Amino acid sequence: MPELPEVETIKIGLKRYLIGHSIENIIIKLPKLFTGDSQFLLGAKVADVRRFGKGLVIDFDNAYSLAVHVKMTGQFIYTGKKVPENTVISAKKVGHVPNLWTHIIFYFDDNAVLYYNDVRQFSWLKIIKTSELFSLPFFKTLGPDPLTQLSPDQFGFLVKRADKPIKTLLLDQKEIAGIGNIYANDALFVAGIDPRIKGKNLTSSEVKKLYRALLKVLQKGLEEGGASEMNYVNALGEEGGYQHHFQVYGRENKPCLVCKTKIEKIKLSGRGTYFCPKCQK
DNA sequence: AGTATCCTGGAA
DNA sequence: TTCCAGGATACT
Repeated sequence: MPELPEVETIKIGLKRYLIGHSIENIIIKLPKLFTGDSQFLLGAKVADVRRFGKGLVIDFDNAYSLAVHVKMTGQFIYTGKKVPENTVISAKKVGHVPNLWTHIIFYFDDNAVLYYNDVRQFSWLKIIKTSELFSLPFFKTLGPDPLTQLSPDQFGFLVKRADKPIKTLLLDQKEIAGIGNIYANDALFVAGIDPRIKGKNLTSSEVKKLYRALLKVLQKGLEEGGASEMNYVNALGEEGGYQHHFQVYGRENKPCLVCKTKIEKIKLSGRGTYFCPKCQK
């Protein structure tokens, strides 16, 4: 599911294809995903695409923005060719467009089409004045971005004050932005830390290890173009490769890549949590 | 700090 | 046929 590396990959793709092009029409098939008046975007030219944690923002040249959170199964799929509107929607394969889960369609001035799909319908898209972006609850409360805004010292401060399991802290978007279940599990494995240990009980050297591990797995994820777990694809509908590099995520009862011990799965604050009982103390 | 909730496909 | 997965939020 899209976490920081996946959303960054989507952002890079959208930026590459959309900047400088204006929207000619928008079709909203599932209004509950969409907030605000889409009229504000008609004729507006894409000026920038930004990412804040797992949030995406498409800025237009008329001072409006489209803020998006794809949650688990939202997809932007760009195609340079205009597909006839009466195209029969039969293929159920996610990643092909349009399909059963295409809920919003953006038509651009260069005949490009941007499809928005979402199987589970948890995602949201909101039109807002660019200047008011940070009045949206999600953006307003978002913590620092680990790749660009989080120093080792700041990370240490957050961890040391946390009276909750370290994994729960990593997943809290208000503390640190962009980490989800895949990278939280893998980072803790790489750092050799038990996900259940409270942040405040970690030693300074463990905190440093975890900081390095976190950046390492996020960067690896980014290099691989994300992890195509669930139905993640990039802005061209292509899969990423990090799913082939999972350390512990989804590997219950499989041998630890370091010591061969069976990977265990437990539930921690409601989320599946994978770890090696021998390597992670 | 933990849990129900939104939703649907896929696994058990 | 039932259960589970998950991100963020609204609850408790």
